[in-house]
Parts: sequence; structure tokens; C-alpha cells
Amino acid sequence: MSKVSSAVVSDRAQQLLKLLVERYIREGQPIGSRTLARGQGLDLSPASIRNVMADLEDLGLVKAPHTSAGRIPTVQGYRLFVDSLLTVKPLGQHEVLALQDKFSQAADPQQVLVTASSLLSEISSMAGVIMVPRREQPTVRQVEFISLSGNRVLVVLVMNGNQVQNRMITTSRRYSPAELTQAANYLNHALAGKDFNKVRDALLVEMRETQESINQLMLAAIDMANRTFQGGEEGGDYVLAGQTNLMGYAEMADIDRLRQLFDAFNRKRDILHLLDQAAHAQGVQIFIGEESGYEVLDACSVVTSPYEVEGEVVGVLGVIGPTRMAYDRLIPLVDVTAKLLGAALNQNQ
Amino acid sequence: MSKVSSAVVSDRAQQLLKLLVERYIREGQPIGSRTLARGQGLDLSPASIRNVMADLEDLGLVKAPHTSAGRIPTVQGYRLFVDSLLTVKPLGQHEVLALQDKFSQAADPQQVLVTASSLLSEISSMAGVIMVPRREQPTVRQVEFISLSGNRVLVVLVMNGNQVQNRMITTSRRYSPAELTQAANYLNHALAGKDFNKVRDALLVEMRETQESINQLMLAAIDMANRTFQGGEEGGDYVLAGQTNLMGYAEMADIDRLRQLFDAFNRKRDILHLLDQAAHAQGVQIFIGEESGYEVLDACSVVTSPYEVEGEVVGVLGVIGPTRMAYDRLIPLVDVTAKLLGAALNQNQ
DNA sequence: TTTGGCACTCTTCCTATATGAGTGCCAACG
DNA sequence: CGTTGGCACTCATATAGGAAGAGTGCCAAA
Repeated sequence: MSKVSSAVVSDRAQQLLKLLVERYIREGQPIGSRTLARGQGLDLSPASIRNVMADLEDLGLVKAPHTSAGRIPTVQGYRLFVDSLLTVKPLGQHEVLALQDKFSQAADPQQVLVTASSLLSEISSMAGVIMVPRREQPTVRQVEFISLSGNRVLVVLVMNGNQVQNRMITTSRRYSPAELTQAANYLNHALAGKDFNKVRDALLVEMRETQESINQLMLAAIDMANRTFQGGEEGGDYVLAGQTNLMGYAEMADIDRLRQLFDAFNRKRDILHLLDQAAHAQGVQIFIGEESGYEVLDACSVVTSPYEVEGEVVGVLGVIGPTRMAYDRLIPLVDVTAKLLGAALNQNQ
Repeated sequence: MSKVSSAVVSDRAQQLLKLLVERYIREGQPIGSRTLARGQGLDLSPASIRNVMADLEDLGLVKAPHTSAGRIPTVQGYRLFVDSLLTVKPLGQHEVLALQDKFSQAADPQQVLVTASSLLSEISSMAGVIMVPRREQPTVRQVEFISLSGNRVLVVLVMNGNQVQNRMITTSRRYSPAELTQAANYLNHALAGKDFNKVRDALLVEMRETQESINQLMLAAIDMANRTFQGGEEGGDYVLAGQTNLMGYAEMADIDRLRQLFDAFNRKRDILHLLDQAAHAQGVQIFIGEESGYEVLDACSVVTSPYEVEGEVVGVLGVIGPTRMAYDRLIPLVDVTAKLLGAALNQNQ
């Protein structure tokens, strides 16, 4: 993929590329040779810079929107910039403290995620996203039946990962607590063997024989579990904040593309796939423009980082914004937030 | 507010207004006198129509975007149209059946709401919204404690309205099922009296004396309940679908206004207020443009209807779209969906 | 009361033209 | 040989001038 070995890019060319990208990120307009010459204390004439630019353009690192405009970085240009030219601006000490403070105010885990994605979006002025990945092979840890008023029974499923599911069932007759306990015990036992469908079939057969509707209860529990498993396969979920920030950027002004992007957010699938990739990498990862592989994100870059709980990666978070984003600020932001989020979740569970 | 008594609008003027609005809704462009004359089998010359139009303009029912454009309806024009001119296009029999079918596929109540709002948005090509209003004075119906592995106990709170809440608590020692049952019984009994804080204080005192951490468990349950009550005050929530549909309309092309609208969707407050108003009216209600009272909705109309479960209004649903919307189709759509939703929730709970 | 006629107003679209930013290339310079 | 100034050239952008077309308002006649 990387046709461009940075070896063939002279030191000076790299320096100029760096200046160009930085400036373009700041100002958002094509940078001309004259502008670039004036900018930093370079003692180079515009003409010389033009020569270098021509080289950079040949290498596919910059391009000119049209003949008489300056140059802007290409995706490859950004890539080289991010990989080897970038000087990161670490977060200030008290910014970190401010972040930590916000995190400490969130009570339950869900709240922590919402807080984190809001923080990401607010600080970056872009969209913040946090993925809660599929939990590894869901299992039922425990089933309980709670008798309610009337003929109603509450089925409670405790999954691994301490996730809980409820469903209310109306049965054909009232069951005593003892009966319910017995049913729960039976199921808990049976499900330890783990082959759901077998248990299910057995119940079905037995039900036909005995007409006992308590089996229906157990079936309901199994079906709930099954549904969770299927749901689990589909690959997690995410919390998104600040989508509307993206509407503020000139490079996203095309309302049709924007709509497609928002549709993708709602569909979730593509974004989840992308975040999933980032889960397997370690540390901050950056997808610039088309690199993501999703057409809707062509005009966007995504900065991600996995976050860990108890030393294990449990999810990915990131920011999504226009390709022209302040990578130098965002990378540490995403990095720190990932760590703080991990820490907060650790305390909180 | 209504300066315009329809009495002063001649029959013919009303007829022409009706034609104009219908046509404008269809085509989206200012309608000229010539066009209007040709349109329906009117034997009126453009000149006569111009006279009428001048009258309608004086009454504030139509306006011309500029000198040499045709006329478009004003908010007041739409209002008169909707109130007394509109001929509703009822849904076809098998459209209703198709809707019913979709509803029947949804399993749990939450699913039903999601389905309904998706349906609204898909059929209308606009945004569909369904409000779950604040439940009236939340009450705890039942508390249960489920012993999990380790020292963990799952607190299950069954509220009225069959809503269920879970929370996992780690206790200082392991409790036998019998102990847990006893605690639950005690709490269920105590809470029947309903004065939460009293129960809470009693528990606190007793806890200090006995050092019994099972009281902690009960306290946790009470706190959960309290939190739900406070949360309930904040006024319901809603399910929104198809926001992005709104990006397709020319009259919403202004990206800044669109952003404000989307921000309002996220903020939820304003939209909830509006829907809340509609809950007290009965039947379909329509807010045209500025009538809603919210600036972000100035370019929008909202068609709402409350929906009922067991004969009681429990929520409101509606569609949100540009002022130029097909009221004749949307009104029955919203109406029927509200009824089907009520029916589905009835069955489903 | 209705209608045809007519002048008038605006928007929209096209064209032409000037402006200015920035480039590429070349020849000269150190 | 890298660097630089000069210069012709390109192209986006802005501005102005018309021409076309749609639609109105008003008036006088039917």
C-alpha cells in the first residue's frame, strides 16, 4: 500500500510538508509558496519552495485543487505527517485533572460512557464515540423467577459480565414461590450443561405430555437467553455524542454526504466494524479519509484508542471529524480519555 | 390570535386557497394565477384569480416571495386550510393491515415504540417521534433480592407500570436465600406504608445498632427507588426515528437551522414540552410553523396524537416535517398509528 | 363582476471582463 | 548545482450588463 517510502522524501521536503499541513489544518485554505516562505523563519524563496512542492505533488503527498491555488495535503500527506512529522501537544496537567473530575461525578457505568463521549465531543468540537464491544461468548449465569401479582411472573436472567435481563410473563395459572424456585433450580442446573437447544427441546416434549405451563416459563427464559446471544453476535453497541458538531465544518457542508454519514451513525454497523478493527490494535490509531474503507467516512478522519479494564481491552473510543483536524491535540486527548475511562470503569464496577 | 375569521373569506376565495395550498404542497413552488386557472376545471381567468389572491394576501393567508413570483401559503393560510378546507385521505384497508402486521412482530413494549416511530418516519418520509410520558407518581410494587455468586446480591425493583430495575450490590458477607427472602418480605411490607424516608431512617438507626449489613441491602433498594422517582420528575423521554429524512427537504437546506433542530432533538426538552401539550388535547393536533412556539421548529410542522392504553392517555406520538407536508395523508397516518400503538401496548403488557 | 391588455418588477441565467492569487519554467546568479 | 528573480500563463472569483421569462397590478372594456 505505502508506495511512498519516506526515504525518498528529503529532509527539507518533510519539513516543508510539516509546515504546510500544520498551516492548512489551522487555516483550512490551500497554502501557496509565498505564504509558506513568509510563515516560519525559513530563508527560502517562494521559487525554491515551488520546486519542492512539485516534488511533493509527484509523490502524491500534496495536491493543488486547481492551477492557481496553493497546495493541500492528500491522504498520504496526512499519513506521513501523522506517522513521522507530528509533534504532539500533550494535555496540560490541570486539563487532565478537570477531566478526571468530570469522570468522578458519573455514578453507574452507563453514565460513565455517556460522560466520556460527551467530553470527547465537547473538547474536540467533533463527534465522540465510545464502543461497548460484544462481550465474549455470552453465558447465562443464573435464572430466577419472581412471582408478581396476578398470574404474572418476572423472569430474571443474570448473564456473565453481570448484565441483567428482565421479562414479564403472564402464565395460565398462579405458581407458588416454591414451584418457581424449583423451576429456577432445575433450569440453573440444566443450563450449566450449556446446550440450550437440547434443554429447550426436552422442555417442549415434556410440555406436550404434561401440559404444564410452568415449562412455558422456562422456555421463555431460554428464548430470552437465545435472543441475547443473537443480539450479542451482532457486535456491541456504542454511545455517540456531538454528531451535530460535524455540521459546523465547511468541508462537510454537502448536505447529502452529511445525511449519509448520519445514516451510517444510525445504522451503526459500519462504525462498529471500524471501531472493532481499532480494538485489536494497541494504543491510538488513526484512520485518515478513505483509509477507513467506508465511503461515508471519506471526508473524515477517526482517531481511536482501545480502553482497558483490569488489564484487558473491553472497548474502543474515539473522535470523528473532518480530515483537517488538529491531530496534535486529539491524539493525546483520545489517549488520556481512554485511560481515564478505563480507570473510572475499574472503580465503578 | 386568529385575526382571520373565516367568515370574511368568500367561498370562492376559500376554494382557491384550497387549490393553491394543495398544489403548493405537491410542487413546492410559488403558484401563479395562470397556473391556478389552468389547473382544475375552473372557468376563471387569471385576472380574476389575481383579484382574489390580492384579497387573500391582504388577509394574510398567502404571500408572494417577491413581486414576480406566484403566491405561497402563510402559516395562517395553512391553518385555515387544515381546519376547514382539508379533505383527508384515509389510509387504505390493506395499508392498515400492513401496519398491524408490523406491530404484531414487535415483542416487548420498548420494541413496539421503536417499531412505531420507525413506521411513522418511513411512511411519512419525515421524522417520527413517540413520547413515553412521565408515569404518574411512581410506586414500588415489589422488591426482591437474588443471591448471586460471591457476596453479590441482585436487587430487583418492580415498579408500577411493570417497569423493572436492577442493581447489583456487593455485600460484606454472604446471605442465605432465607435471609434474603426475609429481608425482601420485610421491605415489601414496610414500603406498603409508602413513606420511604421513614423506612430509610429506621433502617439507618437499626443498622448502627446491629451492624447488620443486610440493612445496607435494603437501603440500596430504597435509594434505587428514590432515584427513579427523581428521574421520573424530569418528564419522560421519547423515541425518535428518521431525523435524517429531514435533511432531504429543500426548505431545510440551511445547515445552521438544521443543526439547531438536531440539537433540539438531542436536548429533548423543547420537543418534550411540545408533545406534552399535545397530550392534553384529544385526537390529532397540528402545530404549523411558529405555532409550536419553538424557534427551531419555525420551518416545521408537527402532527401529533395521544395514544391510549386501557382507555387512558399514556403518551403522544407524531411526525415532524417541513411546513409543506401532505397533511391530508399524515393526519390519518398519525391517527391510525396512535390507535394501533395503543392496541399493541395493551396486548403486550 | 369578469376579462383582456399592458406596463412594470423581479428573479434567473448567461456572457463578458477584470482581478488576483499562484503556478511552472527558464535563465541567471553564487 | 542548488537557489532565485522574472515572466507568461492558468484559473477561480467577483462584478457588471443584458436578455428572457414569469407574474403582478391596474385599468378600461365587456
